[in-house]
Amino acid sequence: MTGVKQRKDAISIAGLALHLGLSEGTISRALNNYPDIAEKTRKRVRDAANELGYQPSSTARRLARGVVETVGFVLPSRRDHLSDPFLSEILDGLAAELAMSGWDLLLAAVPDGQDEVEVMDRLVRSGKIGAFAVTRVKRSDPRVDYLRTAGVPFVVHGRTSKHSDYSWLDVDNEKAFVDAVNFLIGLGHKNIALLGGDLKMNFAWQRREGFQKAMSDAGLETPPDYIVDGISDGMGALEAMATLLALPSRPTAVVCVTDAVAIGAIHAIQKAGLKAGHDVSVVGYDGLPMGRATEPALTTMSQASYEAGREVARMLLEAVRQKNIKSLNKEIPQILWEAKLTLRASANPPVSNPANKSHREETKK
Amino acid sequence: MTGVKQRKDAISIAGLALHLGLSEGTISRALNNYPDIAEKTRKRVRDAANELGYQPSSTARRLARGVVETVGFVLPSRRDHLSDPFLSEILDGLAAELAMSGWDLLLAAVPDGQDEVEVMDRLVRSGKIGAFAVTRVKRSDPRVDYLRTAGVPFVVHGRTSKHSDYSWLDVDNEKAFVDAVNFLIGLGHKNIALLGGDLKMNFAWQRREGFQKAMSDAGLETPPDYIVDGISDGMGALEAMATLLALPSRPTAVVCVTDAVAIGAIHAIQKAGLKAGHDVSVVGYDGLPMGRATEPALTTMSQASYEAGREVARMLLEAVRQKNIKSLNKEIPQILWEAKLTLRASANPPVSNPANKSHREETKK
DNA sequence: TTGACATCCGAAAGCGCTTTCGGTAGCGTG
DNA sequence: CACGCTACCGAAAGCGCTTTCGGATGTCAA
Repeated sequence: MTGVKQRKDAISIAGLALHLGLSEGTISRALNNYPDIAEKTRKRVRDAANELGYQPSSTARRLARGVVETVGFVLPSRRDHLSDPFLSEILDGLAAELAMSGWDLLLAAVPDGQDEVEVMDRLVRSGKIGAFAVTRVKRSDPRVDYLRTAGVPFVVHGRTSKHSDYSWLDVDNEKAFVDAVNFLIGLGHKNIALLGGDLKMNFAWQRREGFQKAMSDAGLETPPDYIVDGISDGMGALEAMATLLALPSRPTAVVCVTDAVAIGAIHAIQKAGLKAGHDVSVVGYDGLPMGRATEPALTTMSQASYEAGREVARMLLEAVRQKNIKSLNKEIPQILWEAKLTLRASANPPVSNPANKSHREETKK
Repeated sequence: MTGVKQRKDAISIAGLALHLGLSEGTISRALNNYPDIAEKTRKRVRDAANELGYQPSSTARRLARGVVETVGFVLPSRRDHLSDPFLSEILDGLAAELAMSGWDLLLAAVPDGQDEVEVMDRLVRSGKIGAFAVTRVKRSDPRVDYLRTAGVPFVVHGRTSKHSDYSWLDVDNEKAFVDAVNFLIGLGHKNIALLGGDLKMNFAWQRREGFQKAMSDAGLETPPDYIVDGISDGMGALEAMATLLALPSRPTAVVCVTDAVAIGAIHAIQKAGLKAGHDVSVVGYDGLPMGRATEPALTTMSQASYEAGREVARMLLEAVRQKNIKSLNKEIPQILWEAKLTLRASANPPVSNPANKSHREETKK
């Protein structure tokens, strides 16, 4: 529990004051650009600070100001272990954008026997964080419920099923899957299946909705067998796809909730002695780098995780600003991005269909 | 730059003191288990603290104690973007173990135009962190050079080429690849190639060393063409493997620096009309979940990233303790773990070889 | 009963900053 | 020359906690 003593050689504001023959207050105001400091002393102070490598103690500053410039991020509990391939990218984006405003990113894990909300509450009450970023939300998510009443600014990457009164950034998953299905329909497919994810996760739900909407809008029938939910990794995809292929009338195309699932599907197809992109077309979602290296290369929808992280950070900082101003015009930014469809070799017209144009890699919309 | 005001309703130690009719000092000592507090008042204080949800301000505590119970982690710069599939697992392990001792994990990104060392130095000087964890080290790594002179406790996951005087946890990459090659040799392979990684990264170097050692120990020739370095993703693997397959005498087996590379290789083999695990055996490294879902399933070496994160955290806390005690017996823990070889379908005896036993999934050593 | 000791708690001085308030010097104006 | 102003800086009071020091009790033996 005992930490590390601050470095002895680190110069404090008192040292600087002594060195310059000024008072600590003056130093502080000079460095913080108060208007009542003469320009030349301000410069003098700044130069000395640079030269001596003075860096104000963020702890003391926090205490004096009563503010915390730190956003908290609670890692998804290991129990529901759907490894997010983009978690580190999002974190990277978050940290990068926050750093530009002098903010920090605090990462917390959930110890066994506790839940996310307990962890978040402790972080808030101990004053360690002043805002939260949340990702991978469920349709109904206790973290969001907590935050909505906690009085801490927060922004959600993704959104819950009810989502009118808080700030979020999400990708239009429904539209993405409408687009994906329509793309396949445009190629001539009619028998399209879905390898869907855990329906507690809202993104999986939304994608499924998109799938069904596009199918019914096109007047296409979807046998129940064609919709498989709850697939979270390549392994599950392998089995589910094998089942699909064993169906009396097997689908000519399958859209997958993630690239990991799609890659599993591709391997299942090959294992069955068929050819992905020929006998069965495959479309994924994520834009995983590995999707470019599969055989056939994976047609997929992609979202920019790093950029999303940055945007969430910006929204967070704005939310904090709003809160401090206590402005009455409650702005609740909610941003919806669109996923881009990346065409590669894994999706082509069905073999029975004569319109057999080949598709090279290109990015549409 | 302005942060979030601490919650108004959060009770402070002064409030608790008032509530209990005790002095702040007594409260503090009671909560921190000083021996000079009567057991029954200690209990009284504790109960009241729980009831009122008192949580000491970590900022004030830090300032008073002059310590920071926070370890810093600087995300690898986005420029050399070798996405580490295990980064989030390591962070998870770090955060989880640190939390058990009341420590925090601070994540920092490297803004454009700055380097890692600058970021680290600022974190140290501003007193935001009291220790560092570092991963993905290069053979010669400026971060380690900096830390060795900075006086901040740190632990490295991995190690540099010279590594006698600091604390690290690494996997025996060399032995892992010796094992992998020997395994293939045991199957009857003689023409074994290496798809290696960026040699600036020490793990890639070590694995290459292991490959060469095992080959030469077995008296096997390795034509220069058989060793390809600098492959960092599936895409690079795809091309490199294609080149290998086009060789006049193509290898019967290939070991890959990572699973991502191995999966790329599998696809290249299939693309060439050959059968991975039959015409060419493939061995990877990482134990990626997806390796179980490929066709054929990937034989690979695995390491436990989450556990590594926890162990690094433990070492870190121990290093801090050592430093505070100023003990003279300089303990520098250096831990070497072994990777486990997971046998799956992608590695089998060469086709020419009569000893053609099939290999089901199982874990050896 | 008195002194010597523990036992337990309050007082107060910080930790390194910020920020308000007031005071001094310098300036221009009448 | 006195007045009022502005421009600039120092003094000092915190922020919420920790920790040392000493003082007030109570206890026990002599």
